[in-house]
Amino acid sequence: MVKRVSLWDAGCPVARALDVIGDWWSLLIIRDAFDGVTRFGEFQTGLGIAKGILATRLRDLTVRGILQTAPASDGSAYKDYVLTEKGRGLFLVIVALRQWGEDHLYLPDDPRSALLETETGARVARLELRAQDGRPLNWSDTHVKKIQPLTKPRG
Amino acid sequence: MVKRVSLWDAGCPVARALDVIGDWWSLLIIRDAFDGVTRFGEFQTGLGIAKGILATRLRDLTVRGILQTAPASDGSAYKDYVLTEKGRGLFLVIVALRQWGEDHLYLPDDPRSALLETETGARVARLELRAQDGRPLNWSDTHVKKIQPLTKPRG
DNA sequence: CAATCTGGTCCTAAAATAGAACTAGAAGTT
DNA sequence: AACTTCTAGTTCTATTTTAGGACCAGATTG
Repeated sequence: MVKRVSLWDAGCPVARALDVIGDWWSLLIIRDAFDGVTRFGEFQTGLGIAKGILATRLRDLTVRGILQTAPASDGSAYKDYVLTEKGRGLFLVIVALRQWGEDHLYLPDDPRSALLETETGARVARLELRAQDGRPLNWSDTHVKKIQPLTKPRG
Repeated sequence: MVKRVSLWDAGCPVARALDVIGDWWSLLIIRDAFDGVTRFGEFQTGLGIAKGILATRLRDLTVRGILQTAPASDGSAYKDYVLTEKGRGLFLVIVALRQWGEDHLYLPDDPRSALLETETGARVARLELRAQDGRPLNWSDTHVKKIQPLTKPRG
């Protein structure tokens, strides 16, 4: 038996992204981090995750540059886990998942959380796929293609 | 030991979405479906996934309304797995993962695939978070809040 | 300075995964 | 029609991952 399959070597950014954050818990930890959770115990009780798994996930996400540790903001000797710039880059992934979930997984009256603009309290707009010039696009207007590097490997 | 944790009951659309498509393989199967893959064997060889797991995933995704089966388009007696409307709704999740992967997981010269607009051959624009009136927003301009249903439970 | 809290590690049992072997029906070949 | 190959699975076993609890060291609180 070999190890769990790795997708890193695929030339597809989707596969490589999932190789990093595509497991059962990572995106939930990241979601909580966006919501201001920073401490081991907060993640643990908030998610209901086993401590051993959480410890492994936090370590992996830190090694992979998505989280970093910092001295606890409350002045104690413990540490905070906070998102790096790279980790914050995942915000639109979370938003896209949220919008899909809202659209397809709830009945109209089911209570649920929403993503609000803090300044006005209004919900944020839906994400949209657009061309470079701003024209709206549908998935059927697109296709995936292997591209060559922009610069040559050698002189 | 109880079963694997379910996130369905959380009032968070992100958690509920991940409960449906948050495992190791589902989003890759969906990505391939967006790229035109329809047949069991295509998914299997393309992803390098074990057949048993693929069979389970395809069944689950079908039961959950993300894929549906249809008579094979090549006229054979086999069947195609195609995305439903609900499944196609996941396109922006895939795009968001792709853009994050492109930004953070590749060196400039690493070859990789890209998402192109078919009509012009240009790359699609980056996804952006915006307010309802079109103002660009940053993640730090937002917060998550539990909302009440728009309609009352009973007259 | 004793009790408790925090953030872990370690252990075991159950569940999921990987991979190979096997199979039934469809398709193609002669 | 008979034989072979292809497709789409199912089933089996070994390995890995997960869930949950026991345990533990250092920090904090009373």
